[in-house]
Amino acid sequence: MVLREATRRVGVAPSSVYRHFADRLALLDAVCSAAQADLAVAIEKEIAEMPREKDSARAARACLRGIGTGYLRFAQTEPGLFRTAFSASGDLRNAASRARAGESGLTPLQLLGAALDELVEAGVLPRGRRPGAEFLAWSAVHGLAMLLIDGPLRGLDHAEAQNVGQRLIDMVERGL
Amino acid sequence: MVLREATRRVGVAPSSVYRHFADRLALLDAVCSAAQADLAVAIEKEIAEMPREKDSARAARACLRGIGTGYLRFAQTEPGLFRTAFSASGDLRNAASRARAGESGLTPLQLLGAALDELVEAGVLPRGRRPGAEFLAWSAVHGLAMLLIDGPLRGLDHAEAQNVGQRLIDMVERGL
DNA sequence: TACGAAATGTGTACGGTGCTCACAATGGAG
DNA sequence: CTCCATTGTGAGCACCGTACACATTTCGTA
Repeated sequence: MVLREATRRVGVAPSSVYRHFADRLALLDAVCSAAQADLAVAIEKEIAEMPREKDSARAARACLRGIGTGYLRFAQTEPGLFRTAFSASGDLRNAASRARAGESGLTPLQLLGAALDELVEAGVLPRGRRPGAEFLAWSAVHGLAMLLIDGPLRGLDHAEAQNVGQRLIDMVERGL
Repeated sequence: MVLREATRRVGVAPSSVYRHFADRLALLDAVCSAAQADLAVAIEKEIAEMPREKDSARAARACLRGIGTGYLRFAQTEPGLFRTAFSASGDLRNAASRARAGESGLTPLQLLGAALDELVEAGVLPRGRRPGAEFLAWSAVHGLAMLLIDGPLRGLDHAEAQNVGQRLIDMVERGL
């Protein structure tokens, strides 16, 4: 559904693809990795641009929020890449692949995990609730992203979307 | 991508479709409506089978949980229908269509809205937080459903998925 | 009951897709 | 220079969604 179109844009014969990828899906998987890497650096940038907090608890919280807003911002700025990033993503195994990582060497999911660890360290998140918490936070933000770009919430302007996003992150922060 | 396959299963010529639907997308949209209706009745059933609570606050809370678990159960029991239900869903306008409703005449989103209203009525959810709350709760559950059936969480067995689901709902309940 | 129109189904054809395969062209190691 | 691995090519296959002219069925009305 994209292969021939892609080759056309690059100005190359459709069959050339098969010298580099086994499948249409293998090609798509490569794009998916690249997209996740892009997402990772977008998140890293979001965190880097945040005002530094002195209190470690505040800092950890802010970091988590940064990941969430970065995730949502990326989904809205680059809906195509975002869709692709999770369209054909494999299981959790290759979710740790270096090809899916940002400049820090961490994938988006690993960045989230690190933030949650900080939260535990700072005593904000009870240690007992830590295992699997990444999936809870991720679910919430990922779900909103989906609803915003494809689902029934598409068409919300940037400000409204930002607002819902912040409220969602509030909910996660309170509920984790 | 499905049209010819569908006609084959029904035992009918591919072109017949165009007597009833304008497009491949129009057909898909009809299936989408049917799938959402199925989801609505699945949720209704989940709620109906719950033990009745006397305390209105407890009842409202239980109702919300029922919607969440019903949603997740449906996604796992009928992943194909679930995917379809939100694959080509239009905007919020036709999300209220009768064709997408269950036996109660309410669509999944409307059921969720009603549950949140009860929560406000029972004094559990502050009135100020009510507007837009359906999208927060929905995001969380929808995101997990996606991760479970297509995303990196696919392959979790039913028990593990159930566990993550309940924890997610805990989070929503606390965080709303 | 008979007729004519609307509804429904069909076969063929067109351009698009992913993919295979035999066949160049290229370019670096020996 | 000569191999040989790498990369690109074009024709062709089976499939897809769609259009259109043509049969068949259904059914309200005269």
